[in-house]
Amino acid sequence: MGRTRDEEAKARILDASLEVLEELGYPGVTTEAIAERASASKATIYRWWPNKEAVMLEALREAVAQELPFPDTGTLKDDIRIQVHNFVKLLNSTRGRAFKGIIAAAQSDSTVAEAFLSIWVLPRRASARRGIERYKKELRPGVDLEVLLDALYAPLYYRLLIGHQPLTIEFADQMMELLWKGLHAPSPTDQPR
Amino acid sequence: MGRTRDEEAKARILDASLEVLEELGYPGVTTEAIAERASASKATIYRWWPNKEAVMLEALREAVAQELPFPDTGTLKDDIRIQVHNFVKLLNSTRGRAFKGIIAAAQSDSTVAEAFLSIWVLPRRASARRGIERYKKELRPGVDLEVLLDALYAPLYYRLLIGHQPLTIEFADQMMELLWKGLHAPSPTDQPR
Amino acid sequence: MGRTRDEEAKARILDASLEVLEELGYPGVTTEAIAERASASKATIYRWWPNKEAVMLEALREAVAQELPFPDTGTLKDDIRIQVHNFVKLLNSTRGRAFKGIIAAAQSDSTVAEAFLSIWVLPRRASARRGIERYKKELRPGVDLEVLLDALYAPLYYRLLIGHQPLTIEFADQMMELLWKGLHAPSPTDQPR
Amino acid sequence: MGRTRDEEAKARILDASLEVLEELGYPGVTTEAIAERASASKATIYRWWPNKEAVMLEALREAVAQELPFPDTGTLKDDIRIQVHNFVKLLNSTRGRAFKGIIAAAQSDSTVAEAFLSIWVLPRRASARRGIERYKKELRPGVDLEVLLDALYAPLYYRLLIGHQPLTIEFADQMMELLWKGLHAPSPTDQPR
DNA sequence: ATCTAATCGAGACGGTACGTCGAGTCTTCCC
DNA sequence: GGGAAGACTCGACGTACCGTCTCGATTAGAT
Repeated sequence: MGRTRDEEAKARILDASLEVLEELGYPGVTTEAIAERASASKATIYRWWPNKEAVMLEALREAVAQELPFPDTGTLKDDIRIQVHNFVKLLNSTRGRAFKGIIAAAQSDSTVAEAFLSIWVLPRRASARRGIERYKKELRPGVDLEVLLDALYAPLYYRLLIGHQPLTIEFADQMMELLWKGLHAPSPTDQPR
Repeated sequence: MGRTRDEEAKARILDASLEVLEELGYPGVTTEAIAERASASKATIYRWWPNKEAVMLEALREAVAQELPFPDTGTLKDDIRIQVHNFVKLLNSTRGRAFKGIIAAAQSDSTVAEAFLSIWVLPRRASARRGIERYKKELRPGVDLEVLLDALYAPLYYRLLIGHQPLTIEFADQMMELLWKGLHAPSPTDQPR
Repeated sequence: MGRTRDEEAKARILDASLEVLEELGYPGVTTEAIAERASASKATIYRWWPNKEAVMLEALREAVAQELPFPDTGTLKDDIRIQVHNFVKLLNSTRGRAFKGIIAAAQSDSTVAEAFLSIWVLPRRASARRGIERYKKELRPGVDLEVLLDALYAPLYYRLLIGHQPLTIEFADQMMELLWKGLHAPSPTDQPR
Repeated sequence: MGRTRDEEAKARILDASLEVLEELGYPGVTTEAIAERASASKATIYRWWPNKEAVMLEALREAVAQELPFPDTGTLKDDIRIQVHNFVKLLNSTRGRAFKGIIAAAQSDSTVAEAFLSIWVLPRRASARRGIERYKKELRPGVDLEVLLDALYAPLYYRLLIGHQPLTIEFADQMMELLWKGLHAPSPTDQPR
């Protein structure tokens, strides 16, 4: 019983957490800053989330919930390319900063790590796996789908997190081309017949 | 003239920072914890490093400085495999926790990010690039070396940081096989001649 | 119109406030603790009282309403002694803690101070004044009744609040004896004739 | 070893606590308010005092440390009168508010109670006892000094804390007169001879 | 026999202050 | 002049109560 949860306050808090993150960067995300911007009290935040990382995670999930459905063009290469392009654009938007922050938090907080996995990573991988499995016979036999998913997504996260080179569409295209054809120049003798 | 830097204290501080990191995890790494374990004072730490991330970074660099020279077996595939296997082992050791912590810190602290790049990432990539370039003619034309390096290393960092699947030697082998041959099963018509 | 006040809830709240006060001491008296113990809601408390001090005050008044009528033995000294003895016993009971709490609250909350005066202090003084005035001719001329009342009651509150010595019947008797006869040993020359 | 306590900061904190108390009243005395006004940090306050009451108590003690030495005019009645007058003036000054606050705090915090006793009450009583004992032969035999001290000081605290009547010099004089001579009009038969 | 409005328990809300912790700086004394 | 010890300011943490509010469920007196 009792008063029901104030959905408006919840929305204000989630919005505020992303705003603060994108304006001040991850170290600027404090519960007090979120509370002030959301015109909410810290107690309300802590009533519903265990820590600020959980707030940001939920905010991020809501913000990107409907984004990035795996496409269905009828062509494997196109499906993958569209998906990867969209993800590159997402990571290059202001959301990218949020991803960096949450992945950083996950390194030392296993609850964040688990939440990030179950809320974001695993659903996206499952969706992509289903999308790719439709073209299973086009894949070289022996290609493990989990490995393939890692090969597709890892370089994007890698450039986001390490920042040694920019995360561009061109890079993504080159990476996909490399994956598609392999790095090795087949010698005449080991070509399939 | 004045006393010179106490090298012994420096060593104690660097050792202590890795010990604390590996025992307590990243959030347990406080300057006070390092100082106490090293029997040093916080002032000494701040005199020689700008912040605790710099301490950890230097400690990490010293610890792994001589590790992982790019091998030279005479065979590209073997060189890469040996290098990747060694890196997998390193990330799975207690050092892996240090890498997670520093990469996390780099997400919100650009000085850490730059230091991590210049001290660890770029030198290792340069070494690997030189090692691979020796076999340039074995590579499929058009393969960009930067992209190839990303394709090799990114999946290892990815599994370290995201943790959706374990970072095993078998995984690394499957990933290299995928990269070597490509994901696509070439149809008879688009085979090279 | 509308539903009438729930007298049972009122009683539960008043009872609970004294229970909490006597069990947990004054800092344990929170509106939430009262509400929980009374199975009432905080809103109900605030609908009928301005703050928790008012609740405690009303509870205290109800609890001691009929206590301590000024006696009428026909002898001034006996009347006073009985009254003081009863008051000492009251302050040494669990009620004493309630008095301490309310007097403490009154120091920073003038509404509590005024309520405590009008509900407890002034009525009791008026009653005592009437009781003593019956024996006016036994009093030394020039004795102001207000001053006398202070001299009688102040030491009891003083020991209750300061706690430098226990508040015992013996102490009260010594105090009354001192007041009765005065502290000064009259020299032969200044004796009345 | 290490840096020594900053005596200036200590003084700023003690001063600030009294200032806040006298300007805002007891409920306005928060550690944060003291810290801000003293340009100190809350951590410094909590390093040296267990709570704000302890701060105020020490501040009060320092403020009144040298005040109120028991006088020595050679006449008991004069010594007492001077002492009581001075105490009345102290309680009626802005310090009175501090006394009210600390006595209130002592009702629910035994450490405050003990500190108030040992720092203020007991030393003052000891001093007064020594002062009065010099005139022991002037006192009526059987007068207990502890009881007499209570009779002298209790009415002052009582009017301060209860506030049913103002705490004036006139009141104090009447009280002392009452105590000196006793309340009872001796009948001819029970006069000393 | 309904309506209707005030009351109730429950508990979420915006606030304020708490007492703690760590960062990075500064001070004192020792070597 | 470097170093250990440790006090300092600052800012954020997560908690506890305050007094207000909104629910849905009673419970009268008025219709």
